[in-house]
Amino acid sequence: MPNVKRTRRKDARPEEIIDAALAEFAEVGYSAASMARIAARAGIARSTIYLYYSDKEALISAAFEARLSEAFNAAGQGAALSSGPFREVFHEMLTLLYRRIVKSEALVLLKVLVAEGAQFPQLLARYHDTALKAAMTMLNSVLKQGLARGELRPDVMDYDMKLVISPIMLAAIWHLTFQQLEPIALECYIEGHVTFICDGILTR
Amino acid sequence: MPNVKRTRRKDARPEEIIDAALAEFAEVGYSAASMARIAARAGIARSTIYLYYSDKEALISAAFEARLSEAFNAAGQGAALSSGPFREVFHEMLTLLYRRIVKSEALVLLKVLVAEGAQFPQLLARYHDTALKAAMTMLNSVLKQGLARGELRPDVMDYDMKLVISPIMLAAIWHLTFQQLEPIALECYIEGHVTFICDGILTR
DNA sequence: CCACTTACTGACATATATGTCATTAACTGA
DNA sequence: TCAGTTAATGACATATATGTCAGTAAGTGG
Repeated sequence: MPNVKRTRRKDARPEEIIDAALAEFAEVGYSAASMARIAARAGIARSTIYLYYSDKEALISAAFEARLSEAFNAAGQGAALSSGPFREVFHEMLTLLYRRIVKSEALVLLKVLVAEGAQFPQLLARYHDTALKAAMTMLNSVLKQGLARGELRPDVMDYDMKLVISPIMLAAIWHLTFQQLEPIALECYIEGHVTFICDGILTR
Repeated sequence: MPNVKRTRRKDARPEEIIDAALAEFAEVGYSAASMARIAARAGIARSTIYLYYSDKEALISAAFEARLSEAFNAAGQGAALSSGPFREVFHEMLTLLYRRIVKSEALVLLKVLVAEGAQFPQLLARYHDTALKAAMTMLNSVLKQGLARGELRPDVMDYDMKLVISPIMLAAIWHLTFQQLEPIALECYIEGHVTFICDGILTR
């Protein structure tokens, strides 16, 4: 005999529904996620979702918006990095980015984009303009600082700066796929990231 | 008035169906792909697929097997790399890997794994053991060669070797998502990969 | 305490998916 | 050439999804 007590919580619903939806997306992906399971997760009837979001696509859009702004607008680039030696500042920045991307709940956004981004060009664009641009902007200012201090070779700016943070992408994807099979030890991984990018692997 | 001529091609069907399936997976992902559309793509009736594959899951397994063995068993690690200076061998290896992963049709496998791999643990394991192990094995032998020649700092082996090829992962994911929005110029990207990993970005 | 508002629900109509099976027709070889 | 084999098909039964709507009951203000 199920507990059929209704509760009315107009204000809390949107967030609860988004949480449930993202949890479901994380498990089975967007197109395999059913409104029924999302509703069950949120503890409401399926039709209740439609009171707040017109359809499944509106729901994922809202979910993206919520997580993106939460993760990047808030403490976005306002996170003041110190201005010491390049190596230290770089390490600081990476620690921040790994926490914000690899360890965050926003990782599900990346998963959905890789899987089904082609069907949502505007979500792709939004993610690109928010998350990626924010990371690249932060990176750029750190690199400029290093250049100004004479610590970096000037010619490094000739190359694609995504190379510098690409290990973050690998770690992110790894967490979504093979982490269970072969875990990455993140702290050690970050040390390696700093070392390889700063010093390379050749003898000096 | 459609051409309703039947043709009987028992031998060619399996491959044709796999091609169609992978093309469909590439567009909409696994769970959103319908047998009807796959059949249409292959130019056959939907029920014909079931003569060759018992269900959708058997189909994706077969598709994985086909592409994996094609891409990695065949020319897998038999691709003889030269034994010159580390930088040259490394560049050679990267060119090979970028072609085999980023530019290949096998990229759809990665997409499906990221998106829905949690539902197919055996596909995850198979991909991990085939594609990734092959790449890591190749990398290891190249690095050992470099160490033996005294070109590499011995301490580089203390870190996660995935760091060395992580730009490949970023390029692969990028191609699946943002390539239209902001293309990566692969040749230049590879040059940067070699430079950053070999020399780092600090002044010497 | 009761009538009003409205958040919420269950049932409905519709669409689309999967997997099966009897029937059809393209090949094969005697 | 024609009967036998079987690859291929269309229709069927079933399952599960979505979005809508009239009715229900949890709150609320007088």
